[in-house]
Parts: sequence; structure tokens; C-alpha cells
Amino acid sequence: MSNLDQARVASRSTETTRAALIKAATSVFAEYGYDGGSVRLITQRAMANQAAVNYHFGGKDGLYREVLIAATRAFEENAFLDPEELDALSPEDALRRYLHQFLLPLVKRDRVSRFLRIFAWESVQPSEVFSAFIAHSPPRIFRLAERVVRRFLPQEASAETVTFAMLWLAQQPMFFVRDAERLAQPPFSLKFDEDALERLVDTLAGLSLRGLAGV
Amino acid sequence: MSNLDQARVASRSTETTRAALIKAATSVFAEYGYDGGSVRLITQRAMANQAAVNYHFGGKDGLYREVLIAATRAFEENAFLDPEELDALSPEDALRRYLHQFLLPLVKRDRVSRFLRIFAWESVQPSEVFSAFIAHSPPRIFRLAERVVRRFLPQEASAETVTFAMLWLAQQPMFFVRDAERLAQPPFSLKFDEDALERLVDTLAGLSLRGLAGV
DNA sequence: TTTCGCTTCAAACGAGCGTTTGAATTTCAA
DNA sequence: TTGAAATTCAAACGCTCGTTTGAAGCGAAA
Repeated sequence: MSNLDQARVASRSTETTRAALIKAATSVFAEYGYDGGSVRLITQRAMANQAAVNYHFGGKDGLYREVLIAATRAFEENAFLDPEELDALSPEDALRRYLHQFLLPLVKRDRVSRFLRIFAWESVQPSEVFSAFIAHSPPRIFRLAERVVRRFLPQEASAETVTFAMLWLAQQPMFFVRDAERLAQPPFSLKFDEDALERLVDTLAGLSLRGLAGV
Repeated sequence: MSNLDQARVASRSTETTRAALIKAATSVFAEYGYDGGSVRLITQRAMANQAAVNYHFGGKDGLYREVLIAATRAFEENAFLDPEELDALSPEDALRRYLHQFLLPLVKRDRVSRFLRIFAWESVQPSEVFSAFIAHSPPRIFRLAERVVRRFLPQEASAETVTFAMLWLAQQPMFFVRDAERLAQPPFSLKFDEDALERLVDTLAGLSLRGLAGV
């Protein structure tokens, strides 16, 4: 009908506003978390009206859901890290690849970095939206980590041991990404350029592979 | 003067109110962080008047500062973990002791657990009060972790490597303590009783000592 | 050009926040 | 017992929050 056609044509400016809001919301939620990120700041950065959030997404929670969908899509992109790509590598290389990929946000301040930071917020301040969102599909970072640790652990390892090891590995890069800004200041004063990132990957891979005693 | 005497004597009921406020503030800030924890909820739990916070502590930030002081005192207590106690143990036992001590909050829902959770909040949402508080004295958990890793690393290890390894170790127990509630729910469903805690210490100690390849 | 949805907009609403106020109450030396 | 200082209290202030409202702007079909 003409209604639909109108909607489709008019959706060009609609999509502009929607996309600007999602982009602004991603950066705001990454900075301040879901509760701390205000609709006023989001619409200000998106150069949109405050009411636009409710008009296009039904409310703040609807906008956040769209951000999470975009984040999931970004992680699922094969360009980020393909599960089968991990299987093709040796266990050691798979581990290094995993660490490197999830530490990349330290030097590339891109969308993925902001998505990881949103996940970090959720680990301290879980929102209902996020809980419902991941209820039936654990975040990819955990599935990839499990795939890596299973390459190392013996077949007879208990499910609990696998889970412990998986969480142990998964949170290692998340910590450095989440706390990067704090670590950049005294008393740590860690500045992450590309060389420092490589050294960090080396150190973490060494620790994870052989432990403290093997460094 | 009589003024001072009065103040000293009257301070009995004053101390009651102050202590109740600090205790309530500790649990509220542990649950909701500094920004998310409201003065109204704190005074409600302490069964005190809202204005009491400003009267006794000058404001919300003053109360938070007192909580951080109490937290520091709790960590500095030798009963928690004595740095020299670590040196008396073998490197392996020092590592196990360190992990066990910082994972204890998983089964003991005590004050220390709440203080650790406040630190977790600060790693995502740093408050000015906290930043000023730790500016010239890094939290004990990091100093202890450095002491442990130095037992393992070779003398010629670079300062950066020591820092990487120290952070790597320090954040391992913090993760499990911080995310305990989330890990208790699907898809992980980890319930931490005392036996599970021992198994977790075993697993983490094994991973940290010998790495994934040595499990 | 008129008409009709879709979208934008400024303004306001109600709720929660930290803080202030000034009076009421308690405490204790004199 | 009296009087002054310390403490408590209910109420209100000013602010930010997410959301709602109704009018204005807009583009395309008629």
C-alpha cells in the first residue's frame, strides 16, 4: 500500500536518525553503563530530539536492546574471530590468536572496544535488558574461550573444571580492556601502543600456557 | 573545655549513628556502586534520618570516604593476609594462600566481600573520592600479588613483565568474587560452597603454576 | 495546491536524587 | 532544675532523570 511505500521511502531519514541514536548510545553506554547513560546525553550526541528515543525505540531499554543486537552482530562477523579458524590452528596459536583478538581494543578505539566495555559494565551492574538478551545464548567470548581451553584440557576433565578454566581465560583480556584507562594512570602508568600490546600477548600467552613457574 | 567533654561523652550516641551509617553505606555501595547507592536507602537501612549523613560526614562523599578508610583498615589487618606470612611460605603455597584468601568472599558474605565488591565497582566506574584515596597508595591486593609473582619471575624480568604478571594474578580472584551472582545463574550455574571453593583454588593454582598445558 | 501520514520538536510531568533548613528533641554540665 | 550545646527530625529546595504531550514541520499522493 501507499502507506508502506511511504514508510519505505521516508525511512531514509528515519534510518539516519535511528543509526545516529544507536551509534551515540553505544558510546554513551560504554562510558557510563546502562543506568548511568542518560537519554539526554545520547540524543545530544546524536543531534536528535529527546523524544526521538521513545518514538523510534519505545524507550531507553528498546534503544539499549538495539545496541546489544548490533554488538552481537559485530562479534558474529567472521572478520572478528571465526570459531573454525581457531580449530585450524595449533592449540598454542589458537590461544595467542584468541588473546590478541580480544586485546585489540587496547590499541584500536573502535566499535568492538565499546561493545566489550558494555559487557564489562554488565558484569558489575546487570541490566534486565541484557540478562534477557543473553539468557539463551552465552556471549561469544565465552564460547570461543571454551573452544580454546578444550584443546588443552584432557578429555576426562570435569565440566566444572572446563568452566573454571574457560572463565579464567575469558576474563584475562577483558580485564585489561576494561581497566585500560585506569592502568594508564599512576601507579601503573601502562601505555598500550602496538608494541606493548604484542608484549602483553606474549606475557599472557606464556603465563596461560606454562604458568608462573614456566616464565 | 566543657565543650570538648560534652562532645566526647555525647559521642557515644554519635558513634552509634556514625557506625550504623558506615555499615549501611558499605552494603549499599557494594550493591549499587557509589553513584547508584542513594543516601535515602543508606539512612533507611541505618534507621537514621536523611540529614544525618550531611550532619556527621558533610555529605555523601564524606561518608564514602569513611567506608574506604574502614575497607583499608580491614585489609591492613594482619588477620587478613600478612605480607611477611607470604614470604615464609614456599612460592607454591604462597600462591595458593593468596588465591584462597581473596576467594573467601565467595563463601563468606562478610565485610571483606563487600569491600572487594566496592573495588570492583571502582574499576568500572571510578569515583573522584576513590581516585584521590588510592592516589598515593595502591590497593593492598596489588602489592600482595606483586609479592607473590616476584617469587616466581626471574630476577632479570622487566618491570613491565612484573606488572603484567601481577595484574594477571590479582584480577583472577577478583573476577570470581565480583561476578559470583551472575555465575550462579544460567548458563554457568556455579554454586560456591566450601568444597567448590577448594576445587576452584586447586584449578586456578594449577593454571597459574603450570598453565593450560600442565593441567 | 490540498491533504494526510510520518517525523521532529519544545515543553512539561512526575519521580528520585543530594542537600539545606529551621524547629523539635535529647544530652549533660552547671 | 536550668540552660546551652549536640543531635535528630520532617519538610522542602533545586536538580536530573525517563517519559509524555500536542503542536509544528515535512514529503509525497491526490
